Amino acid sequence: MAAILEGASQILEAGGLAAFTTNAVAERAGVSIGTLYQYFADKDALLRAIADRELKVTLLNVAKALTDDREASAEQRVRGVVRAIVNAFHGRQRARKAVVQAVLSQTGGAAFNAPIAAFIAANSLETLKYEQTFILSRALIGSIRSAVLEEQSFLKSRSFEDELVRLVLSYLGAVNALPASTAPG
Amino acid sequence: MAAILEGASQILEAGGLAAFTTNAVAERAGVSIGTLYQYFADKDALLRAIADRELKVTLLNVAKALTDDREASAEQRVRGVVRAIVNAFHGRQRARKAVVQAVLSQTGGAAFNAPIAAFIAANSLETLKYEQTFILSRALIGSIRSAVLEEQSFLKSRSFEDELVRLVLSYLGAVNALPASTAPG
Amino acid sequence: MAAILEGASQILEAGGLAAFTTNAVAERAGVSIGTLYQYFADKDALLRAIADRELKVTLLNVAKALTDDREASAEQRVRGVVRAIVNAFHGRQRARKAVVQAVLSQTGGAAFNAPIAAFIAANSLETLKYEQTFILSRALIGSIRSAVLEEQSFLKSRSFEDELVRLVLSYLGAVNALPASTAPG
Amino acid sequence: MAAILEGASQILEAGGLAAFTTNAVAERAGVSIGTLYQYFADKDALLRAIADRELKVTLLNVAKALTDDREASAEQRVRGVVRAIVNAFHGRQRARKAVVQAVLSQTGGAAFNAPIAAFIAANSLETLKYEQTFILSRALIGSIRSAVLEEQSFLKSRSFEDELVRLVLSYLGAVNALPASTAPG
DNA sequence: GATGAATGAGTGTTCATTCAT
DNA sequence: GATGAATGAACACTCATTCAT
Repeated sequence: MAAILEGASQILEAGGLAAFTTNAVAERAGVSIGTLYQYFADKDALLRAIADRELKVTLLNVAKALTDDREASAEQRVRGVVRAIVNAFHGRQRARKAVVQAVLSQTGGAAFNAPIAAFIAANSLETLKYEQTFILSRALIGSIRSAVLEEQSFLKSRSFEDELVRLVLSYLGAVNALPASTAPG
Repeated sequence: MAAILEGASQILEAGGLAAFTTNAVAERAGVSIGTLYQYFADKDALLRAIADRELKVTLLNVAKALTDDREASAEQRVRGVVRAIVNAFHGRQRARKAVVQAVLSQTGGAAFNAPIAAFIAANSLETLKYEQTFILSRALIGSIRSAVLEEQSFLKSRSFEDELVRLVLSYLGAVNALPASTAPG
Repeated sequence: MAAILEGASQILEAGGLAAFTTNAVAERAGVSIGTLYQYFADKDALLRAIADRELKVTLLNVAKALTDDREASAEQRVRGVVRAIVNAFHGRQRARKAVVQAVLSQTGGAAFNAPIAAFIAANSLETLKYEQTFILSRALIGSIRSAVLEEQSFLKSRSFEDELVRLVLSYLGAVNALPASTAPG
Repeated sequence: MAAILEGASQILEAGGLAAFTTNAVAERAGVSIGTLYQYFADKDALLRAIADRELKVTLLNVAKALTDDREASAEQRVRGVVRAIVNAFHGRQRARKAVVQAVLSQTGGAAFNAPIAAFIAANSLETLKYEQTFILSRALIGSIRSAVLEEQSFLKSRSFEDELVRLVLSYLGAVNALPASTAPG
């Protein structure tokens, strides 16, 4: 099963979604197509498994960023979260791109975004409204995701990280200063 | 040609990307498959045509929001931009979703995001660094796009709009207060 | 009509049988597809017209070779025939190849071979049996045709011509020496 | 795989090249279209496989004719070669015709002629120039091929065979008497 | 549990031909 | 006579999935 997931990731990384056929994955993984279907109900399940695996790792890293250093400043902790998300997928950017596209096609992406949003909400210093958590998480993830999908070279640069941190902190600051619906009035 | 585009949009709205076959579109449009291929080189070209059409309309509306009322406050103008993007695709949300997914698959989304980012950059009050324009546009579009893809009911609500405006304004304010790389530190 | 035939020949020369579509021919000829169909019943008719045109020219040249110089030796006359056939199609070898392939597909080639065989029979010095005329003409034409289809560089060389002449003369000599069925016994 | 080849041959024999569609072949062979594609990369590969199979058999028979009887006369051996080629394709003349046409279209026929030419060259009593081997093989094969394509009734007659033998022997005799380029002078 | 040959519904696309203008 | 937009039958080919061994 691990071999299948690994094969799938390799295929994805090498040839993108177009090359991602169940037969190709099975061959790369060194198992028969029948065996693949013994572990994964269908092609989508395989894709979901890859996504889940990566999501879990990322979530773990996000959690670590939020809890690791109890004395860290808010900015330090936001920076940790940003870094965890940016570095997801261990640098397999093409595989990441493919998985993102596929998951977006299947579920609309909620499966991918919601856990991170929930995480942020649960660990946030302030109490945020639902829309606020939504926007905060999607703005952050969306920016990073765009950089991945568009294959931007600055994805892992310090200045990109800085701006992402600024985005989060400024929004949190604004929400704090003028809570919720009264906000832009 | 208009009939084909309209048929394509209807198919997309009714059955999503899965139902979007060239034969289905032709039938829905009331033309033969041959006629469809006289106007569109291939399936992707058809999809791109839909995307282009909507993008043009949206860009036009964004432009209007930025130039219409010369005496409007910054907040008023940002609100206009937000509204233009939220209301793109005339409410055909499923078609919008499908088109977004398809364009994301083909081009990585740059074709969709870049024009809006360029627009924002060109019409921004302040001078922004490249990464800043990138993040500002992708954070905004990404949040809206997520709401579309996840079929969030609050997409067109006032409070969602308020928060999006807040996101943009607070980031612009922060950039202004502490320009570029010195920023979060 | 001449324009259409010329356009057709150009298409054939440039892209072979694969590029030879009625629409492509019409466009190259500078007429509408409708006009093309006013002159040629269908695609095959167009192809046949090209073949006929070239066949007529070739036959004319063969005739000239046989009648031109009343005092020429048998070898001289055979050489003239060989040359006329080798030089058919005015050097448009790709068009020739395509036409040969197409005619072969349609009629089995009889339309192409029979007239030349008849010519040879009618103008032969000796009286040949049907099979003998058949073999003499097909051996000659077949050898040249193979050189065309296989795009042999020696097609127009002197030594190839020499050997073709030898082939014809030696066969005629053998037939003369030992007529018909008693032959190889 | 044997079933597919057999089905393909039957389709070819029954309806010629026009009826030769991959779906028709699969159906006739009693397998699914998917299975067909598991064994043959594409339509052309299937055609090539048929051609190869027949070519191999024919070559084997030619070889036998040349080596079988060490004491046979030159004429006896030539007759054996002629007979092997005439009888190729086990009497499925329409299939043979279709295959010839198809192979001619694809490769220009070299794939079909060259092996036989090579065989003749390698087993010839005399040493022949390249053009001479070319002409000898193409004249022979071309005559037979024409008889096949034009569906001549005398294809398998004794008198046709006699004349083919005569063609080969007289040419070989002429080459022997006056080698190469000096020949027809 | 593993295999992999077999399946077949489904897709995008081509191009000869027609006919109303 | 000329036009060219429209037609649609036909085709090659893919790939997720099954199931007998």
